[in-house]
Amino acid sequence: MSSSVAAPRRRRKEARPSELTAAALELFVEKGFAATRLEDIAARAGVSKGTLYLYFDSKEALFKAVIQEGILPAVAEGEAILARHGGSAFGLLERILENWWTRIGDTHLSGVSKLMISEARNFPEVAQFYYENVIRRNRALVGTALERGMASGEFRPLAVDACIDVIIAPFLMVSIWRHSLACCLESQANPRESLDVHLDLLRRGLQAPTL
Amino acid sequence: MSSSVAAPRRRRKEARPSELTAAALELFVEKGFAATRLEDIAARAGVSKGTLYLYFDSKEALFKAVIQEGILPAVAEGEAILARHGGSAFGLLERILENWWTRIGDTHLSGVSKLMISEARNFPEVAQFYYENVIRRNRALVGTALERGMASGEFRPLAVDACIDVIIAPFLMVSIWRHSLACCLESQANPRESLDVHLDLLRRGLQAPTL
DNA sequence: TAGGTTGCTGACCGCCCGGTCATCAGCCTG
DNA sequence: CAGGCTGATGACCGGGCGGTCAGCAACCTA
Repeated sequence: MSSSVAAPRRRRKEARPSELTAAALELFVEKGFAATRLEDIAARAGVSKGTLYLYFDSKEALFKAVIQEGILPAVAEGEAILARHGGSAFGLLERILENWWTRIGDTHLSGVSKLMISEARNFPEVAQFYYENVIRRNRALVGTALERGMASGEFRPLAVDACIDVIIAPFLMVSIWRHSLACCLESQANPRESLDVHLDLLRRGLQAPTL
Repeated sequence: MSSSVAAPRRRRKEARPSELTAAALELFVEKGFAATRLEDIAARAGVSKGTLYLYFDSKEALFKAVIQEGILPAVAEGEAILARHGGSAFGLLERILENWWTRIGDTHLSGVSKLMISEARNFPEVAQFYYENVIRRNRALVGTALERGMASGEFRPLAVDACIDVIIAPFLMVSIWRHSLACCLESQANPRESLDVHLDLLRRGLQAPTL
């Protein structure tokens, strides 16, 4: 019916995979894995369902690709920052967190955090991979900064793993919130303000008492 | 096949709804709404699929019931604590958070937090209800404690809404974590330890400098 | 421009699951 | 014990979606 402009039908073998994973990320984050239809993913990428199967073996394979794409480079960058840094431990902490925020938290990649949390139990192997290659390495970055500060006397002695939980929780919650309830409400305050207050509270909380 | 002990088939009109919502909560939290089959919910509640429809009009109605059940009383209890409390602002904060932890965070109800975050965008009206009746009221509790402390000079002046975000984030993350990646890993450290460190950091972070 | 290569398409299949309903069986009343 | 009321059942239906494949059309090469 109607004039139906018909599809241009271009051949672009190189660009397809990343266009498909980008479309899949958006829809998986919005609706969840099970509630997302492959046809919708293909449509958002401007392609038909059959084309999707030229690049990915199954819906689950697409999920794995979505999780892995784009996250790993940001982790590596964080590790490079740690290797280069020479100033105060708190300054190092700030730079690590700033890097995460710039590369992931404040981009569309923040959706991966929500997606992984929502679907971990349905994909235990993917969750295992994500833990080993993303979470563990990011936690190690924060942990190293903390240990450095405690060793130098800049921070007071505290349980490192517990501190890591406390430090990263607000960053994760801001990311997750943005992709869940925030979408159903008329805007919230600037998330950046919360994170600045978080760092301000942390600075005083970690600080060793001056003798 | 086999002897098939057959179902006892008891009539228990009163107990069914809460048994069904309890079973539904477990499965929705584990698999997500879309990936959970009504037949599995019914089976876990020891009942057939048809029986489920005697008590709930649809899968979505069951979802709404799951979200609303059990959470509201805990919020009311928090409000009662605030009305009664007379000590320090930080003590009030601790009691409010302790109440939340005891009534929700450390119980199976913590699954509701993960479920609501995962499904909010698929059920905007439910999300709206949850925000107005649970999140907003709980945030108001924490906010009141903060304002009281800032007014009395116990806390230094800070942006209240941002502080609320920072204070509740670790509690929520611990709850959510327990229902997602933690299930795919061999145990984590005691979450209670993280929350104790969180309160310790907070106490020093909020504290007004002694003149 | 003819012919071949291949990225792309969309109609099709079969299973799965939300929802229905005729029937059954436990309980109560007289 | 008879009769009926009602909670519970499970076979059934229909639509939707993951996955397939025979054919098509864009591009290349000579």
